[in-house]
Amino acid sequence: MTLYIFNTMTRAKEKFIPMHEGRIGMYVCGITAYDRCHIGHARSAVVFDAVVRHLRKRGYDVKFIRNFTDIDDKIINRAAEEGIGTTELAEREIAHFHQDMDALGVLRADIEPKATEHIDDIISLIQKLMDKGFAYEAGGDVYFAVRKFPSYGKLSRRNLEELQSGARIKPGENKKDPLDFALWKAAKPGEPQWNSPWEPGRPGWHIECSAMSMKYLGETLDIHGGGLDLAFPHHENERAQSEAATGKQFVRYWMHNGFVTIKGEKMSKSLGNFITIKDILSHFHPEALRLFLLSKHYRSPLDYSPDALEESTSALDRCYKALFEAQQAIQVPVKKKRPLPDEAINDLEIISRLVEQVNQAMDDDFNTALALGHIFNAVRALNRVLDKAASQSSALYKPGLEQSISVITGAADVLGILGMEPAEYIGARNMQTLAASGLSEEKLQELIDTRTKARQEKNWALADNIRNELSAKGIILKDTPSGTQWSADL
RNA sequence: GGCGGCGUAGCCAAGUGGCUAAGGCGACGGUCUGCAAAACCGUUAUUCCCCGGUUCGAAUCCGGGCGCCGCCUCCA
Repeated sequence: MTLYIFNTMTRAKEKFIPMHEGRIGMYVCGITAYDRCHIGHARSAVVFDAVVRHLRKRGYDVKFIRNFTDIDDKIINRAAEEGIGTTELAEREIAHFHQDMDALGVLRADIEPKATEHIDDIISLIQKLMDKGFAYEAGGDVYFAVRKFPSYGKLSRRNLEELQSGARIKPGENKKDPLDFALWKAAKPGEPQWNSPWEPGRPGWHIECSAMSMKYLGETLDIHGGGLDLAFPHHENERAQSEAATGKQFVRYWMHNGFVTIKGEKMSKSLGNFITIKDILSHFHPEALRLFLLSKHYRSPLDYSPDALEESTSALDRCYKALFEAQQAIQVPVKKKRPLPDEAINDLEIISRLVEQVNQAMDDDFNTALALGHIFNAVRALNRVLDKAASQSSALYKPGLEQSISVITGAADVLGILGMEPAEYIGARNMQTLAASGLSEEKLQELIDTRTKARQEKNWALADNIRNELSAKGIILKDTPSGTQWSADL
């Protein structure tokens, strides 16, 4: 087993070798807690959730850290707009984040540090940079001297001259070189502040990630992840600070996920084209959103549209229906021990290979799209077995079906899908549809009974009429040997 | 302007030198059914934006076009 990870630093897929055998320290940049999360945040969270799940399945002991930035300009401004405290705002949005992520099945990080709870660690890291001559105080602020760190720009492939031409010193900044960035910002009147060896103030954005990641994971992290937009300047700056302070390699593997776009354009507040996780989950199942987010390779851009979510929903429905049918088939009492046909044996074998296929796909730089393809293939094979079992029932199907259900759900777990009881999933979708149709369960059953009677009398016109009316409300009738069943239009 | 990415079927998408170019959604035909639905089977890219080149062999490598997108400022 060899795991390959595309490393942004080298722009190549590299064999993954952690610093300490069997153990992985992983840090992913979390959110700045000032507003609801949108689907772009969901992508980053779900992608790295799948990464963690896979690494753990591969037997690694993963220590996973995801931080919260709970003090910065955006938080200060928003809190002022709302007339509340920065802590109150940050706590509220952190709670929203947890709501959204729990709904999405994103596992909690092992540690979720907040910047404001690590001021001491941040200050001592800044002090270290001062002592080593990489940082200087100016007008109460403390800045990192970019030109003192020779390999600055290596991660994002930028050279200082290019950066120099675009950079400028904004009014109110006291830095000596436009390239320098703030490690500590002196507080303006009325702003939240902490005491420091310099002026009372607050940490810059970049230093908090350096301080918190190294506090919990040591001076060298195995994996550091985040959205592609964080590569510059955030991660470039983190790297400069951390390596300047320790003299050691900060990160072994840098991972960056691509953006979510809408109609081909990056989602952003200024374009007003963002959509929140909460909004999406009010229309679509959380696992459908996960399936969508993992249907394309994590480094590519992913275009959001409601239609795309509908497609993911259809695919997810098909998987759950197959699992549900398999469970039902196991329940049906069969005494005959007729030998299984070769086709069924073949299909059961195809399914049994799924775990290894998914593992291999994930080993290759977390190819979730390929892993999904394998899962869909297994589901189709399961349906084939079910077809055979229906026409040539045999008690010998049971172990194979039980095994198949557990293989498929086990394999899908790395993607965080198919984790519900199939009956529960389908039941929830049915209830949702029933509620939307405006019919009560009793009324629906009445209509079905009327139709059954009409069918017995071969009154096809009436029967079809009832079916069509229900169909218009999203309720689909299915006539089976054991009676008529209804379900949502899955 | 600098740096980087992408262009594979109706739509989404995997595949980065060599078996019949995965898979999903959709569409069409078949099996099943009173007719349907679901499920299954089959069909849906002799070809991977275009033009050259390298190679015994290219969607995959190289050069040149065309088109789209991102970063260079806060941003997952």
